[in-house]
Amino acid sequence: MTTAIVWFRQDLRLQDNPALEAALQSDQLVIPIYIVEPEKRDWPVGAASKWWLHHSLSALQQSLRHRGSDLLVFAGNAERVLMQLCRSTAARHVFWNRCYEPDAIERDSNIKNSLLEIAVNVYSFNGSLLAEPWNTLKKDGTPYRVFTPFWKAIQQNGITLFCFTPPKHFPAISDKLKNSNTIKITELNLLPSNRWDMGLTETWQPGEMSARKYIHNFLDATIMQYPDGRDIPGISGTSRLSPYLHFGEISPWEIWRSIQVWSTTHTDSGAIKAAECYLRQLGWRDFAYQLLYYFPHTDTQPLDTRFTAFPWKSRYKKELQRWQQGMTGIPIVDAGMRELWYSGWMHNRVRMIVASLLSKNLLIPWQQGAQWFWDTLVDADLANNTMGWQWTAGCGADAAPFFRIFNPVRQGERFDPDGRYVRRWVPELQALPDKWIHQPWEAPQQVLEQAEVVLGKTYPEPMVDLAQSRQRALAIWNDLKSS
DNA sequence: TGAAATGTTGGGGCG
DNA sequence: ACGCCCCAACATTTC
Repeated sequence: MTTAIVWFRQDLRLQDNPALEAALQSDQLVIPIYIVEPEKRDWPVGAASKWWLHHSLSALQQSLRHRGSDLLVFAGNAERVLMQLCRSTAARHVFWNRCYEPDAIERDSNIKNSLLEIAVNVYSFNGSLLAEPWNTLKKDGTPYRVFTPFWKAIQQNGITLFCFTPPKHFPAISDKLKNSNTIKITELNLLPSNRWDMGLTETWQPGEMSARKYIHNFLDATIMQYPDGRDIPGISGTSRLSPYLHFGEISPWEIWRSIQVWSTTHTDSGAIKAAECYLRQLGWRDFAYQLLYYFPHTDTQPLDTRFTAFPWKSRYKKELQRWQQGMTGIPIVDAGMRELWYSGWMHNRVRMIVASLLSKNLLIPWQQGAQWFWDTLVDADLANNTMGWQWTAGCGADAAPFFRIFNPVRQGERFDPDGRYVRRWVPELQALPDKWIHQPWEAPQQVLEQAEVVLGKTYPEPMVDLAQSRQRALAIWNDLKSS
């Protein structure tokens, strides 16, 4: 009897799972495992992501048990766990889908070598990208730094939509194996001890099945309005698939195929445009992965080296806290930060607005914002998070130039004209008329009284003067440029 | 996937 | 009918 181990990492699904398919074809006994490692990595899993991971693992375990198999969960150093398990089960093959973060790459290549020394072969696969970084280089051998040519090139090269549907019955896992050093998911302590996760529970249902529901819902109700609707945070205008994609509960190929199927019955120009616009976002994800792969220091260091000398503020603890808590006094920013804290997610338009305020108006290092997002987002993804923050801070690839400073009032008026989003997350401004909802500090005293808003008491005064801080940032940028 | 300042145009009011 | 001014609407430039 030949035995293989399938090591699940950021591919917590059965559908379209290349490592799983290969293992099932290659060996008679297939042991699916997950390893929770001690938190000594550069980016240990954040609190919100842990919550997600707990439920995601439970869902995967359940669906494997449903098929007569199981998910064996271990806690400890991945290399040691794998070596031990290979010895005790006499497994000769280990299968996994590749990770692309710098320290995951290092870990995996070390493990691969160690396993080889005990005569265990590792087979790794692309389980999550449309095109892997080494297949996306320019003709001159350097990586793309601008999105549009990148996107054109990988489409032109042809994208293979890997497809695999898991069988109903998997090889059974013996009780002896189930009890060997495994740990129960609940014993991993991934859930918070005090119940701040109410909002997450109310908002999300992790798991492969749920991701599929999201796609269908998106295609039925949302995608046609996507090109404009994706910018309106007050409506449900996006797919909200980001956490599922991060944990690999859904493959980008399945999303792509679903849109292809939808396109056969939606052939008008509006539908074509909407489908393209959405798939383009999937392209951004690959672009981010490729950037982090070729510029592995960018999780902490600006890609544009001019910014190494940028005079960020150095004492910002109090201000950072106000931003984190959604108490900046700028309604659309506070709405976003509170949406994040409550639901573990923030609308992308609003991510740009809050990031612009932090890095440009407040001059707080973007790394601080990235760190907060890492801890609080259920879709926290090193490649996407890094690219997003460097993009708004103006120091990344294909980034918004530094002088592009969002005015959160203008943004609010354009993208939340009826104040729906702000009122939902900043209820203390509920009764303020649309005209003042994005700038309560400009409202006449009488209007404030009528809305029962007392600035500095029921809702904060704005913590920065937007016009003034904008000028300050521009001046710093000019200095930096000329030096 | 900016915002503000500055420039241009053209319709309408008015002497 | 004409020139002048005002200003909204749009375009361009600058940061």
